[in-house]
Amino acid sequence: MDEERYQTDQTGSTARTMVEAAYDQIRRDVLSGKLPPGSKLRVEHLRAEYSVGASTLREALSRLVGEALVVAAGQRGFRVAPISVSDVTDLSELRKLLECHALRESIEHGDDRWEANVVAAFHRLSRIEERVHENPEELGDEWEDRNRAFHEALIAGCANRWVLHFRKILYVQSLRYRRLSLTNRSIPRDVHAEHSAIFDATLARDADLACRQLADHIEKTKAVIAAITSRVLADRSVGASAEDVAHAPRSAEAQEAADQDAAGQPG
Amino acid sequence: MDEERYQTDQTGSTARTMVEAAYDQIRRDVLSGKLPPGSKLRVEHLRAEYSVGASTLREALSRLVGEALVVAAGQRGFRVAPISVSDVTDLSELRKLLECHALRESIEHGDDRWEANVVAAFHRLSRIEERVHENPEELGDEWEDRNRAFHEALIAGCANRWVLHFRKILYVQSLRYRRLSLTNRSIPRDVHAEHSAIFDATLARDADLACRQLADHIEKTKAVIAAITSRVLADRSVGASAEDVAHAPRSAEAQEAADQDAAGQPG
DNA sequence: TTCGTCCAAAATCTCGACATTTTCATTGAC
DNA sequence: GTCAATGAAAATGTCGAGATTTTGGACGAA
Repeated sequence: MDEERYQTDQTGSTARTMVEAAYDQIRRDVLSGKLPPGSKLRVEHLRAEYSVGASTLREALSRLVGEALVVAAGQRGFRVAPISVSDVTDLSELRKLLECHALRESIEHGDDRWEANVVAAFHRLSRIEERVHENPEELGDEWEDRNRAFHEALIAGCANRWVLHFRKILYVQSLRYRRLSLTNRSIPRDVHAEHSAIFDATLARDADLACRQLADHIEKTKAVIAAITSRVLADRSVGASAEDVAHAPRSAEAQEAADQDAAGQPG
Repeated sequence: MDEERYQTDQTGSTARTMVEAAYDQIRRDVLSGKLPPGSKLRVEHLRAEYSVGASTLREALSRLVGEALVVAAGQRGFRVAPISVSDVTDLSELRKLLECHALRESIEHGDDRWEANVVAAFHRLSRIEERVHENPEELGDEWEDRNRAFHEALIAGCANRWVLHFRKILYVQSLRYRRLSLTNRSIPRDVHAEHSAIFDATLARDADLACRQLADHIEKTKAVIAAITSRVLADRSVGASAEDVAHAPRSAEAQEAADQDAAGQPG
């Protein structure tokens, strides 16, 4: 069989169907910010962009609804999930709860193989965090990947599939916020220290300390992405070109109100 | 506008599009067990059943994937999410974590309106739990509804949308397991006492005790649905008619192995 | 028997056209 | 000036036909 039949993109994701290919590509474009939060996803327009039929595109979008990266409104089409500061707060709080739970499980039940993978992932991450200051643009994506791998390795000892599933969704949501600002794609300087603290406590099998460090790490990430989000929303409310944005707040004070119900999450 | 344009079902759910109507109906059929766990969802066949086109049906199924009630496999179509004992365990454990977290938030931050709603919901539930012994068949659905309302009222004081969203998914999953066995649709006799204990501790604003009672309640529910699940899987492995079931275990010992990876959840 | 190949039937996946609904700028009335 | 009605343009939602892939059994060789 032709392995890369539907590979219209640059990455090595092997999509078996057109739906999956479109799903992958749209997902990437949402995460990269190419499709901005709140923007309308016109099927007729995107059809050409992703070279698929209308039904296929709709199916791909429907699957993204399940990850809360896209929202579907009654007879009013699809939109990229909006962003809000309150969403960042909710997201991060639950991330703490789930990741700490998973980390505790891992520390208590993880075997040698789990521990070895944590060591390896931390080493790979440390290596790039040493060099990432030199040219953040080039190493940014690689750091992103190794950071994800490290966090996944930490909790891989947790056997609860539901915890891992929901945690992943939250991680991706958080990732989207982090990538919102192109200027902030560089990594803040204290991240390596935070990772080290988590790593040390984990290897020492000190669950309480490890969870405290991990929670602290997530809390600091939250502060960064909340600031980014706040600034992006403020910029958007003054700057024009809000043509596509859903109910874009017109003034700085209206933004606070919009913040209340702009979360892309509720059922 | 015609409010009930797409209402092909008996309930009052007002679906705005054919996709939503099909989504609602299939969801109900999965939860009721009319579409059994693991069974294949052939688009051509279901098209007639739900009176929609192929693309529409696929879109509805895609949305159910997001709730993990349906799983989509590469080029191999859709299936109802399979069941397993380990899934029950994972499900219930996370339910404890999320519901207790939400309950604690509610107790600490809930206002008078929240408290009043809890009282009202508990009252409505108590009333039907007094009479449900008489004829469980008739009052079963009503009890189900009031039970859901009570549990939702308890945690309504939690402002975190992500917590509520994931909690709801888990609740529905749990509901499906509970409805698996038609014989077990009657409510065990100690449920009202459990609800009372949760209620009393909640109104007393004793978060620790309330969470203990709630966790205990979920744990006991878990025991019941785990037993049901185990029996259903055993019956299925002996009894034939496993025509549609995915990789149906042939023997009692093979079931244990199948239990390992039959969870409908992983990414 | 057991395994691999081959082929027809069945199912999945994909597409573009069409019907329905929403959007929004224009017009007119108060 | 504000508001409601109008209607054309644009977008959404729906469908079944057809291309592609999987499935399952027949056939034959080791």
